[in-house]
Amino acid sequence: MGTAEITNKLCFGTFYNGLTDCVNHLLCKMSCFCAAVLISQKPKKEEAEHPVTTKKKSKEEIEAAKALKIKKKEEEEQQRWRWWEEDKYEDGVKWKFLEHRGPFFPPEYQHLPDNVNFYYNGKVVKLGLAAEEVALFFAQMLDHEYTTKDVFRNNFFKDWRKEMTLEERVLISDLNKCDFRELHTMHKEKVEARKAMSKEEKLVMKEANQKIVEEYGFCILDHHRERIGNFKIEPPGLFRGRGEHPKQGMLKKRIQSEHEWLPPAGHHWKEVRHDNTVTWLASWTENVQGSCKYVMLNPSSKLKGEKDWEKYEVARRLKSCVNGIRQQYQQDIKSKQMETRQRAVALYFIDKLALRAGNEKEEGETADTVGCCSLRVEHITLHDLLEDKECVVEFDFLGKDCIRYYNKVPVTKRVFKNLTLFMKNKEPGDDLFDRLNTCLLNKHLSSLLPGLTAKVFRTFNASITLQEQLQQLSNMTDNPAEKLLSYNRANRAVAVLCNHQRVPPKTFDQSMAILQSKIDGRREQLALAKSELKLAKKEVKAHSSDSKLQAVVERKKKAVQRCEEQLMKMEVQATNREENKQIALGTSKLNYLDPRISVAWCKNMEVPLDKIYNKSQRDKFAWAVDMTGADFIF
DNA sequence: CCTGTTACTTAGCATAAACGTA
DNA sequence: TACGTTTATGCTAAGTAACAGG
Repeated sequence: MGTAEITNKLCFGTFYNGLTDCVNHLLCKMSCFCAAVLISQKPKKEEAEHPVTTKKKSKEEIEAAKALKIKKKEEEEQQRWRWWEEDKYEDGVKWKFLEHRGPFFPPEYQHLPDNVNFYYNGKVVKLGLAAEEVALFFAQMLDHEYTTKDVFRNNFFKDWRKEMTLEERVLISDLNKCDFRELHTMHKEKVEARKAMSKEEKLVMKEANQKIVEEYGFCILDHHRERIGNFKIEPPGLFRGRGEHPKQGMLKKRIQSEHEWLPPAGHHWKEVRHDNTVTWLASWTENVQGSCKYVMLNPSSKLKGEKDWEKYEVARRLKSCVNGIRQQYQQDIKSKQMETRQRAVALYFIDKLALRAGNEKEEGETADTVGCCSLRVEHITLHDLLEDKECVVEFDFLGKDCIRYYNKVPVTKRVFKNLTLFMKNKEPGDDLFDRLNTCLLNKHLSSLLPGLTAKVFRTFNASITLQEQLQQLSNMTDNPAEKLLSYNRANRAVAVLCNHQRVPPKTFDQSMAILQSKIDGRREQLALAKSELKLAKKEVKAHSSDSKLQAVVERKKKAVQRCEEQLMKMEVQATNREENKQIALGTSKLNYLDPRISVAWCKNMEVPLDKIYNKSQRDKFAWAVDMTGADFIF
């Protein structure tokens, strides 16, 4: 113990990676160190163990609870690490001191109960642990459409057979003869049972989870306690990529642990690394795509926040020189160099339409999706004239996550002519920009402005759109509900620009109908209240200046007003929800919109910040909340 | 250059938790 | 208080982009 700069990187790999003496040595240090972390957390655990009183709360108690909440909030605020007020480290250094408990591993698989059976060809087959676990993965998914897809089934079956014993493999040769129904039923029952748990049981579960979070969910980074984002190792399961993924159904293997004797969790690390130029705490290699996965900090952390802040600063730098850049690419479209022309047209799209860069991908390894630089001839159609507009480009392609991008865009004559040229003598499957890739494009961009890459345009255009839309749509004289509607509409304009879509919730129509009927009910109520008010007024006139009747009128007036407000609120809500049907606002809010624009807007419009940002969003954007005044301009 | 690797951000969906209402 | 709906969170896939090394 006491050795200063120890634990930092724990890379754990497959079981077969050998341990060197050196790593072993480091590991010992590690475990001592973890013990220390555990001890330091003990007092908090005791606090959590207070018995829960179920008696009814009196008014005083409710008041006290409220006060406690406020106090807690203040305390939290005081404890917050205001890293944005500190000096930055020298280039590349991400931290000077880091301690953590290592990642949390999922529980080992337990055999099925004896009465739950897998059948092959109508006969009970008792599977070994490995094959049974994978069978259960499939059984759990039986309700999903993709267990009917050939690619999914074939990939699954191939990988499943690899997990079988020789005997099992000889016997089980046809997936269609497999009957997983009992496993599926058991799984469904388990889910139901979990739902039906009593309050007390749920509380016990919750506390157990909190204990894990307390133990594994935090690290100490440069003397501050920071939340870790994904401290849990991904459990094994069947890979389901998005869209028509060629690897769907493949087995995502358990990240291997071994050597039971090794404290604390019985895992050994492939390597323990001390590298303060990176931000991850642990990493492993995933077997389906062969890619690396990382344990990293929560968005509220310094490491993430600082990067985020910097991202928006680069975007603001682009704002100050974007006119020049635009002029230049308009010029470049006329260049004699084909490469330059392609680059200019691609940049025109990226800037105008907020397209993603479009890196090349290995064919057959992932679903077929594209971005700007990887567009193919088949993804666009040129129209000299379409719906009264000249020079229209019709885009139709699958982008990230297989989300369809469909757009009809009028472009300049010059761009249109160039596109015609780029498509000449090409097959539909050929690259539109055959002389261009993201590397080339980004090299050019960084020569225009240090730090400038293709994705900066998306950030810049998203943020500037929000700012302009807020300016246009919102009025100080609006009521709070209208102000929020304006904010959401501005946010929506960005989401549309960035093509952030979602499938409408299954219950959308139903919940819309419910809201509508509530609105209708409230309308009737309002009409009633109004006529009652009229009546009351008449009464007053008849028996002039009776103070009692006067009070009745006042009361009725208030009732009408209240009713109007509520109706208005619901109507706004309905509009907002309808407009949001297929659009996801979260992604742009979290990743593309400079939070300072929203903070400043809230201040100017006198809208409480928590109407715009929930708790975790406020935590993520704490730097912006703290430093932004009403005068901020992106 | 090209190709593979590494590190990091961005993405939508499923599920859990919170909330409002009968 | 229970229930159904709405909102927040967790999960992990899928991108971007820099870099190393041939």
